[in-house]
Amino acid sequence: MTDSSFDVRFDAGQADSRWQAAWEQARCFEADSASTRPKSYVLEMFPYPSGRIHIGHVRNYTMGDVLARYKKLNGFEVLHPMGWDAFGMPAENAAMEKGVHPAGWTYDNIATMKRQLKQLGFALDWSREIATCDASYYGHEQALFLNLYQAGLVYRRESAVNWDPVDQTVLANEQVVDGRGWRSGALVEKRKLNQWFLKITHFAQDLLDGLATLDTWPEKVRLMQENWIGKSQGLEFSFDLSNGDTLPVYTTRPDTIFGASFVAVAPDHPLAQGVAAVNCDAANFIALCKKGGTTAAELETAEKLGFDTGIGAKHPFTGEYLPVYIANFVLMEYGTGAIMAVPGHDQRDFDFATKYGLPITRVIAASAGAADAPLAEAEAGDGICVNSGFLDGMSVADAKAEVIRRIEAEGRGTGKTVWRLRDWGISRQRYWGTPIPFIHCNACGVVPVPKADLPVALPEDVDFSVPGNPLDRHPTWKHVDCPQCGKAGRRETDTLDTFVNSSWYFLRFASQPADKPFDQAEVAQWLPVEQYIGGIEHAILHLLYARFWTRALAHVGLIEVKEPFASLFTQGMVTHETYSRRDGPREIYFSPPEVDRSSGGAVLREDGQPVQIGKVIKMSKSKKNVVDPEDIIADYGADAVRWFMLSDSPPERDLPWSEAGIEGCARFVQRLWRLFGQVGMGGAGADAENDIALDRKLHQTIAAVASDIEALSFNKAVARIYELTGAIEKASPSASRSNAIRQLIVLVSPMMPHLAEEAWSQFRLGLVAEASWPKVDPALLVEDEVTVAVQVKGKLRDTLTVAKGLPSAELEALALASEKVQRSLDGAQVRKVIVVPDRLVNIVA
RNA sequence: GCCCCUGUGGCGGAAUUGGUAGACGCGCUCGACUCAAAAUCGAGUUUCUCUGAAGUGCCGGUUCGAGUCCGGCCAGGGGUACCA
Repeated sequence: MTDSSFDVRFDAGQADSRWQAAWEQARCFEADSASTRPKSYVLEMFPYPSGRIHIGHVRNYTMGDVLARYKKLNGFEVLHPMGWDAFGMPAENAAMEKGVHPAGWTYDNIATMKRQLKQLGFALDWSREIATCDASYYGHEQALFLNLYQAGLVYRRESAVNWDPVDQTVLANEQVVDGRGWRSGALVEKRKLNQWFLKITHFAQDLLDGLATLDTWPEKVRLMQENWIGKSQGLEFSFDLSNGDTLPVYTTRPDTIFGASFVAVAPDHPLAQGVAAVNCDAANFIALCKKGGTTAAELETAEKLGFDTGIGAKHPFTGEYLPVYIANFVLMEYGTGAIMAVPGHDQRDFDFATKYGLPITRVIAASAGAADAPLAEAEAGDGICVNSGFLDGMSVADAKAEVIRRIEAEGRGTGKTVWRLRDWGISRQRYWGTPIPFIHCNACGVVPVPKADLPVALPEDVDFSVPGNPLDRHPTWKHVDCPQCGKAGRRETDTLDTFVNSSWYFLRFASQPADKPFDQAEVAQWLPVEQYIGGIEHAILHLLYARFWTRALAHVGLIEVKEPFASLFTQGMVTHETYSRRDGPREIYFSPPEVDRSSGGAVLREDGQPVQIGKVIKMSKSKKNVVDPEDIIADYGADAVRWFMLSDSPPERDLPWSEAGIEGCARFVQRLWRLFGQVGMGGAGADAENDIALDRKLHQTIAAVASDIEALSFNKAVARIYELTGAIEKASPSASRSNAIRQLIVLVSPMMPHLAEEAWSQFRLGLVAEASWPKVDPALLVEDEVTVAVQVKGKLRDTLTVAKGLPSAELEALALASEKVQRSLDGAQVRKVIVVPDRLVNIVA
């Protein structure tokens, strides 16, 4: 391009790659830790390398990119890195299905996705790229894990997994479909294995308290985490049993104790095990409870089943004996694994009592008079105590305190805090993950691998032709000598949950020495992440684990920060309908390009036969309802795709993908291009005039776009830019107009960086990526006239254009003088006039 | 089951946080330009029984005034600890 001749059309095909090369050559997105400029760490959740990027990635990274570029324009030293959450199940599935090695499959995917991300022109610091499946990453993770072990935050215990009895393998929850293994079709059962755990519960209170400091996190995420942590104040007390033993139970509703009609223990409770040892019906019942998977949803929605042990539990106040059941809906992990059941005020207990014909008593009512109101379902709400002896008439809160006081006075139990949060089970019986760095020795027990021997690397020669853990089957890998006694031992063959990988990657981005996980001082410079952006689906697990891991590292003295993400933004998901066919027990999914939707229905292109159109849900690899952005970039250019991602839908809300709209964005790119070519029109001569209205519009837009970007309200920023563009186009040539065009180039540069560079290059001022955000003149932000609404009885009848700041009395007089108002009043008596200065007048008649 | 969120024209959405509902964009309709098409430009576009009235998922409430606040529903989505 020459100085004066803009081509008629912007050619994204050649401009995109040219500017991408220019940025790379200038290394302008490589973060300099030594810089004296204020630092800004902008991070988007790193992707799983599933094969190709999808629109959800494009949306996520475009948002972060706009913010990162905007921050740079505002003088910040920006860290905006990218990497790969590269361990996980899909690589092993690919190995089983296609016979490819997980490593090869993963690194191929990374190469493809990196190439695709580069096509979008993201301002990323690729010099800090990480792949978690690389031993140079997971070796450091093993070292961190050993630090936590030494601090007592790691332990082993038994825990249940989904067991496929045919394939003889552990299944992920996702691999259990309708209670059956997805490959074998066998009914899944629970099986206990010895597994590794992290003591996240040690930080339960701190994780809860920390939420209060995260005031720029979405309220909904804080609420979800708070509920997940689930602190509850309640009472732990013991029942005396008819067999002479005592049974500790935990309840959050001691106020309802007079409504208890039975006691229930978990199937794996010692009492249940004891009964089963002498009663084969009980043993059979417990075996029955082993059927089915381990998910909370499955446990909660399963039919409530119980087994009457014949044991009685003596009510501490009434002295009455309540039957003790073994029940499938009681969880050993929560409280004491035993409950007092109050059917009137807990729905699970209600369902159970109804099924087994147990009494259902109301003990909480709206008023004393409603003590005998029938219960159609459990009522969990507030009220006062009824049918409850000495508690009658008390509020729920008072009754809780009173019961706790009496039980404590009698020495039967204590008020106690329990948490819903459970320790983090991190063992996976899989190959493609971080090996847990321990060695089992018959003499020494479980021995940590010495740090000098890290990383414990995965063996490359593994066999995926049969189900199960290839590490465990490997002929030599696990056979090593004990580091303590030197005798033959064997390696731990479990690998770490992939959520561990994503619990500290943001630290490694900030600092990546070869000999240790990170440098403490360098981490302190960049952390916390100023703005973290990712999908709402990570609201609980990933974000809670990362918060925990950061605390744990602070606990062992490796870092100073406690909260890794100062500000969080959860983008909505990109959604699309699904296409599938049923094949026996499993659903076969098809991707949108495989399906022809032109006829209104949906047929598979391959065979012309119909496929089922499913719900509009989040795009996911497993459902194949994904769209490939690369084709769209090829057709319309990166800037049109980026613009489309930012337009219309508010970023926190779901974005239903449709091809309609992208063409409009491509047209807008060309419209801007034509406008940018007019920068020299009318602005140079001595007779050039100012256009105060356009100046105002420009400065209002600069201010609004800045605050919209800072609030991540990109759709609003986009609308502002459309308005300014329209206003400039309509304006006559003037110095103001030329200036506005020039500033507009900078305004759109975070969103459409290639187009902006191409247009900016006519000024020979270097890269627009390294320019400055325009300054706002506050005097130009204020309008001198306002439009005021005039209502009669709350209904709009007229509008008035008046000077800003007009006194209320004058505004009222003007409104009453309005012909439309008088017609609408029709002679009625004016009773009241409400005046909101500069906004509205409401006349009440 | 439980926790959380969302619901506004044909479509995506905006609404100064209780003050003119539908900004801006897409789509569509009509017009200009053109031999023609594309592109571009201009006008229009919530609905109806249309001098008016109704209208922000449904039912009710608070208020001079409710998309916004409160109560109760309905529908869709996310999470539910081994999908990431």
